[in-house]
Amino acid sequence: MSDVQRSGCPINLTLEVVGDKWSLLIIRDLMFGNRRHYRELLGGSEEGISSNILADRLKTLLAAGIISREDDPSHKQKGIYSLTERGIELLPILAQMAGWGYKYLPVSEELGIRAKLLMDGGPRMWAEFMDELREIHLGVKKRRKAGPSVGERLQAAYQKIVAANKARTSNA
Amino acid sequence: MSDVQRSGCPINLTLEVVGDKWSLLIIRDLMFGNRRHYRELLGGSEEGISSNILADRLKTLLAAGIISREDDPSHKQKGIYSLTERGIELLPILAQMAGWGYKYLPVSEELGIRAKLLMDGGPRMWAEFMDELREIHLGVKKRRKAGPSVGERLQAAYQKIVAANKARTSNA
DNA sequence: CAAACTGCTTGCAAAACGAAAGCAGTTAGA
DNA sequence: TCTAACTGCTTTCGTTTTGCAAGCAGTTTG
Repeated sequence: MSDVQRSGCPINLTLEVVGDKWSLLIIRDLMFGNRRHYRELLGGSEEGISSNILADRLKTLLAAGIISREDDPSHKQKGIYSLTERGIELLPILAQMAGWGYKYLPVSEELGIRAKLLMDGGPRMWAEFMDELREIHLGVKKRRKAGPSVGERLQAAYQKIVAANKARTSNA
Repeated sequence: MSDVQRSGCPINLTLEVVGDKWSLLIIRDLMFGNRRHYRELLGGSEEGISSNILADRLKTLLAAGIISREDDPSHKQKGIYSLTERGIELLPILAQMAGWGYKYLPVSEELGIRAKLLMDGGPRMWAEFMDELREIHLGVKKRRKAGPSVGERLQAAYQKIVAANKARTSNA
């Protein structure tokens, strides 16, 4: 993570901040996985990030103003990581990446369902989800819509597939 | 560039293919810079990619089916690199990255103008530009719209700023 | 009072990166 | 016809990044 700037191109600058193999996965887990503590981020995802890499990326993301950190009142050593507004606004990038990967790469059924829902929902759904993230991470009050939130819908769809697949394999 | 798969998550899989500091810049140059030959890609952009890295990334992108390569009839050693359909469909990711970078990072005026136009144009403009890319890179005939193409408009806006800034500095 | 858990650091080997030079062939100009 | 410039890369080698494993000081739980 050097701080040498290669060019003033917006795509290049964005890549210099989040253009590595881990940063966006950490943000994904903050967004979709409800992981807010170091240990949750460390062990929660399937990819298995190393502790030193995670620590380094969290520093970088903090320095870039994409996440923030505050102490957890319930435990003197715990920190709570939150997305900032600019972190939340990375959602469309993640959504487009998810959509492209879903379309062209060998995505697992379980992990692909959220991508599909986000694609089908389009920018309108993304905006609603970003509002929910603002409520969760920034404490911004949101006027509640009727029915389950986007986050809940994504989670429910994921759980449904997991349950269905578990039933299938245990029956076989 | 190992071929170990970390997880079946669509975002992760996408990052495994284009989640490094150079691949998306190469694609950017193919899309917006009209660079189609190795030497053009090597020297054209401000970032200055090394020849070995460029060669490696071109191989990776070829293997991933994001670009294709054919011989240039005008020169026995030249190859012409083109975007495939799945390469062209990376545009929304680049556009979102450009938009985010434009909003939050110290983008230069000259290199930021395209990002701004793409943001303002939105998905509709992206779709039109993708159609133009299909014509250029895939040879797909496009029904011509009236007026300049998206590519031409982006280029013109960029040139205008370059000219304006050149005039300013030479007058100073 | 011990065991488990907290965020994170350290050591070290392996892999990736990147600048520079080089190379076999091709082409353009004199 | 000879040469200089150009073609798409490859090779070499020093530096940086990655990533596994272990460790650590402090905190909380039972």
